[in-house]
This record gives sequence, C-alpha cells and structure tokens, in this order.
Amino acid sequence: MLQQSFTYQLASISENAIKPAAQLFERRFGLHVQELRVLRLIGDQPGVNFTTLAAQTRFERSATSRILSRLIKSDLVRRELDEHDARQFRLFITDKGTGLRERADPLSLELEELILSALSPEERQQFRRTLDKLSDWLEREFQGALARSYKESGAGVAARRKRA
Amino acid sequence: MLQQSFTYQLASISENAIKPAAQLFERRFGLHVQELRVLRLIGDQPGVNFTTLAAQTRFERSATSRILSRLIKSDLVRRELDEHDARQFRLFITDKGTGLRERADPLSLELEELILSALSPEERQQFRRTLDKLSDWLEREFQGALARSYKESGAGVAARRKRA
DNA sequence: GGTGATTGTTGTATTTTACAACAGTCTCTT
DNA sequence: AAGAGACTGTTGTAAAATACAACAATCACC
Repeated sequence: MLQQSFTYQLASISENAIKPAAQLFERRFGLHVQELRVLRLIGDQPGVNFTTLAAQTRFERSATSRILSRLIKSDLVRRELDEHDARQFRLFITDKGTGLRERADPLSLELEELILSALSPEERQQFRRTLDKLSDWLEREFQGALARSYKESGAGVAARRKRA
Repeated sequence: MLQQSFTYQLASISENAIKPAAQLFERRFGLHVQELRVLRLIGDQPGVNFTTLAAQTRFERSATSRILSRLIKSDLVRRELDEHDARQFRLFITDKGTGLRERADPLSLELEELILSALSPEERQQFRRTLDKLSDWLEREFQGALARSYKESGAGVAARRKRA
C-alpha cells in the first residue's frame, strides 16, 4: 500500500471500527450511538444541565437538543426544572434508561475487546496511554499551536471561505 | 472526565486533528482534503483506472467520480482512454497537479509532525506500528469476526432498517 | 423596571452521504 | 454474428447530518 498519512489512517480505523458497531447497536436497541452516548453522559452525571451536556457531546447544541427530546419521548431520560433557575433543566436517567444501559454497556465492552484483540496486552496498554496523551494534547494545545504556526491574514481567510 | 469508550476517543482524536488541518489546506490550496487525497493516489499510481481508485478512497464511487471531475476541470489530473478497453479511463496527474503536490506534501508532513509532537520518538514509533496492525486487522478480519459473533436473523435486520 | 446576558429550542439552509438508474462497452455463448 | 449478461464510470435524487441564526423565556444587575 501507499505511504499513508497518519491522519487518514486514524480516520479510517475509527470509521471501520465504529460503523459496524453502530449498526449493531441500532439493531439491538433501536438507538443511535449518539443517543446512547448522551444517555450515558446523563447517567453518569445525574442532574446535569443542558449546556454542560452539550459541551461534552461534541456535536452542536441543536443536535444535542433534538437527541435529548427523543430520549425523553422514549422515556429513557426525564428532566426537572432547576429550582433556582427556571431557565435550566436538570437531567436524569430513568429506570428504563438504566435498564437499557445495563444491556448496552456490556456489549460496548465486548466490542471494544474484539476491536483490540489484534493487539497484545502490553500493546493495548501502551496504545491506550498514547491515545490519552494525544487526545489531551489535541484538545488543549494543538489548535493554538496550529494557529500560531500557520496563521494567515484574517481577510484572506474570510474571503476564501465566502467564495467556497 | 468520564470513562471514555475507546472508539469515541479515536473518533474525537481524528476529528480534532483532521478538521483544523483540512481547513488549512483549503485556505492554502483551495482544495478539499479529499481532492488532495485523490490527487495523491493518482500521482502515486500513474494510469490507475477509476474502479481501482474508488476502492482506495473509502468514499462512494459516486463521490469519487465527482471529485475526479473537479480535479480534471482544474487541470490537475488528466485522463486517457484505455487502449484495450473503451470502458475504462487511465488517470494521470498533470504538471500542474505535480506542482501542487510539491507544495502540499511538505505541509502534510509538517502537520503530522506537529500532531505527533506530543509523543516521544519511541512512543511515536510504537504508535505507528500499533496503528498499522490495528488497521490491518480491522480491514481484513474484524468485519467477519463481528458478523460471526453477533449475527442476527437477516429478516429482522432488514425489517428494522426499513422502519428506521 | 429596563438592558444585556444566558438557557434551551426550533426553523431552515447547506453539505454530505448513500442509493439506484443509466448509457456505453465488453465477454461469452450459441 | 447476435443476444444475454457483466462491467465501467456518471448522474439524478432522496435522505441524513451538520451548521447557523433567530427566538422566547428567564435571569442578573444597575
């Protein structure tokens, strides 16, 4: 095979791993992985509000909001008004939601096992450590470093984007 | 932070790394990364035909076809009819395309350097090895292993998909 | 009590992605 | 040599994902 760029390789791994897994979840539980992820975030942080939640999902607030309303309609999540601030909701997982998680979480772990089964235990450990390190750096520093190294005139950027 | 699923972490790394890089390329060269990738594939395999190419891009043939036509219109790629089979084209990179690559490729390498700069040289090496191993396994075996472990009735699958 | 900020939702435009139909060409069979 | 079927690459279009901005309700502060 050709010399593969690292970023491409990463993208392709994550796609090859995620897509089939996502389909499996959808078939089994009738839930998109994104919904499952929001469900988990709420389950792990009883009483979160929307803004905090949306910041963790890495999709748009609007998307998060729609996912949320589906979860509520399916009775997997419920929300209460915050007693101190009527603008906010506090979100909780329901018993039904907990039940779903109890079935879904083991499958997630199994799948992860399966994906990583190509690696030896040491490799696996090392790999996770490296991933942690890398994702940390990417979230915190990378964007800034990139901007510093490759900044261009604001005008140029804006102009190009319009045209495209 | 919460216990992160491995697949989610991968996706988020690749997104955080790729998106800003892609924007940079677009600003600099007026080319989407996908187009750049197709350009590279053609440059590295002078005379490829469309089907082979499409199999390597990991997007749809239709998408590949449209990307290709943009590259041709921009005079970065040219195509000849295959002399033995009039159904096929053979694709070549043009001088203009080569010129573009000569400017774009170094930037790719630099960016990759920057992304991986969080890791020590040993980590980096180990990381790439692991990625190779993993992507290999995912491409070759994983889908099959998944199907074997988690197969469900074909009817059920089809039915569910209709409804969704 | 009025101004500006914040919370979460909704409408809508834009882009991406997928699917399927298609014309042209080939291969193989009879 | 003619017809069936398979292949190549392109195109139209539907569906889904994504982004953006407007919005009503509420708050906080002067």
